[in-house]
Amino acid sequence: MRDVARMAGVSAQTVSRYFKNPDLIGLGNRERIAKVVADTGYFPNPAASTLSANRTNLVAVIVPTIDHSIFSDAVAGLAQTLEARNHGLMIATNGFSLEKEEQQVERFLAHKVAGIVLIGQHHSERTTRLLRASGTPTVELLEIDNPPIDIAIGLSNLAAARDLTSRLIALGRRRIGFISAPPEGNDRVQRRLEGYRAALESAGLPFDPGLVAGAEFRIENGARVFSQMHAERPDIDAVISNDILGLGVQLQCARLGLAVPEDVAITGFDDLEVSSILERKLTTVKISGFEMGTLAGEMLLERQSRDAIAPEVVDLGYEILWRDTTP
Amino acid sequence: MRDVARMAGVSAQTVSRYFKNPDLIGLGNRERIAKVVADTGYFPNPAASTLSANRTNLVAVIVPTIDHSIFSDAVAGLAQTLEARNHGLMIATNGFSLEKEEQQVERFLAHKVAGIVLIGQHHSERTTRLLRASGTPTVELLEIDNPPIDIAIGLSNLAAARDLTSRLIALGRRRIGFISAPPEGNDRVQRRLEGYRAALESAGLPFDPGLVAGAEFRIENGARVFSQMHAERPDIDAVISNDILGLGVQLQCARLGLAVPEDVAITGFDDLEVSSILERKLTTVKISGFEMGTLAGEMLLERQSRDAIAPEVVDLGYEILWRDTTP
DNA sequence: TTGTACGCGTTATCAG
DNA sequence: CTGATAACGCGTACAA
Repeated sequence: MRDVARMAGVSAQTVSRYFKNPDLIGLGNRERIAKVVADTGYFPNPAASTLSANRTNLVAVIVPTIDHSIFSDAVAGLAQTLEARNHGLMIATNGFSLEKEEQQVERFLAHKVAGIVLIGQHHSERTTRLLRASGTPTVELLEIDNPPIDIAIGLSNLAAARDLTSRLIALGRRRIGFISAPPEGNDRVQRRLEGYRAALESAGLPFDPGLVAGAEFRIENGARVFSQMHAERPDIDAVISNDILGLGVQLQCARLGLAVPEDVAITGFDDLEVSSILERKLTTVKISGFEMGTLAGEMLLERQSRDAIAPEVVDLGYEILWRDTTP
Repeated sequence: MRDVARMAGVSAQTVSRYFKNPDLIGLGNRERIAKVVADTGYFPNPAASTLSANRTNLVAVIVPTIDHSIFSDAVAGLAQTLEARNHGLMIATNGFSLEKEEQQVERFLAHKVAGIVLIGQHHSERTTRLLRASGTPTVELLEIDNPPIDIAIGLSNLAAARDLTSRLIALGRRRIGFISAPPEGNDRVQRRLEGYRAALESAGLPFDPGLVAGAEFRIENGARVFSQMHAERPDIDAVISNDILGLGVQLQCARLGLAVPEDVAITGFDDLEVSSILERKLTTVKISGFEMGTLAGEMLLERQSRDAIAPEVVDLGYEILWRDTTP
């Protein structure tokens, strides 16, 4: 930078201003600097800038894994927004471990990131404390039922699942299964399970643990788990699931000769494109990871620093798409 | 760091060594420093470290988009490997634009990243030059036919497509369509198209542009594009595609009353789980983004600096899974 | 095994 | 609108 300054006949400080706030310097100097920069290919050193200014234009996102499309959609929305605003994105995966999440948050805070995006609202106590103390703008994505660390964007998974379950009950279903991702380290699933139980209770129906199962996000797992569940609870007449596992349930029903939705109703979650590939399209709860990610980016950058700013919650809601796997 | 040093009764340099190379300092000091670090929650400032040492433990990856599972798989493999080795990951998306890629490479080089992963081997001349000049370890993923900038990991898309096309010809198909992602900014598709043409030529079959089409990665696009193609070329008897578009083709065949594979054979690419969801499972070319990403991370970190190290090419190959949509 | 001196490339601050 | 000066927090090189 010093060299560029010398060549342009100005001080280093003016070159610095040229990059940070070009409008603040005289037109003549601006053009002179622009020429030298173009000639030399000079680019400011971000590390020096960070060290001196104590901030970066990097945002961090921590997801359980990026091979679930709901997460990669969110990251895609985030990346797009940040790039448009000249910010970079760092990413880390924690495999649903709160402990790893804590370490990653610590690392990112050390990097002086401009913002952090987490999935869900279940974090270690220390994670929450570090984030609060740092004042770093923070978004919790995909669940909003708890008081946020800073900003929460998403939906009430509890409300969505309760709503869905109640409607299945209203449609006459009495033995409703719940097949989802494993609830460990996944508060979205835990909230949905609570909503499911709440709806059963409201209707005076018993909660049967034999009708609840968790499995990794693969179509075949949905088939396998349902197969087992159906063997032990042949009277099962509905399954609440997600789009991937739900597809497996649907395939398994076909293999078992069960009519969908007459014998077994099935509902998914996410509204992935594959949920409408089979002849009978899956009824599902539609949410948009991309939209959440986009909004997260916007709110993060808008919130320069959190001093004395009140927490915010954005409920993006959900929509139940009634299609062919429910009566 | 100075404070920690004072509290532990050592010099700052010893604290620095404690973090970089703990084995180099005495056991007594090590324990004393560990205690102070635990008490204070001290964490070294990465910006200062980068500024001083002129390197980081950050790797950058630039993908066209992360909502294709082949890319998110690769990123997942990369992230996992890097995390295990205590490195961070920065990510950027370029939407198949070489110009954006160039800017992103420039930004990442300024950040002194320890390595860069790009998709494909088609880059702007300046991108290549910057990368070569910087000496930053670089991986080009998913295509290996060209001389690499540094390291190339993946497969020969040309060979895979030529192989596949030849076999369809051997199976008696003569009017073979090619439906893929748009070739603009996508050298993998361009190479596959070349392989397809080469196979036709070898067999003495004419190349018909009316049998070639590109569309975005959505199931319904596959259906739409095939529908059009079939209307204009009713004698089409096979389609080479990818798993997502291929599923659409398959669905559209059902709607049009065409028998698969008797009337129309279909092949995909990628081996996604959804490709085997329909009654007739898609014949497909299996490749593993996750494996490529993992290997990229390993090779990148192994290659400390590129001074005078020869370029490397790793051919991970491909496997054709002959299933139900080919005779 | 440990310590000292110096510089890495910027920005904040204040003066002009 | 512009410039001088002093940090920012660490690692390198060398010495002990």
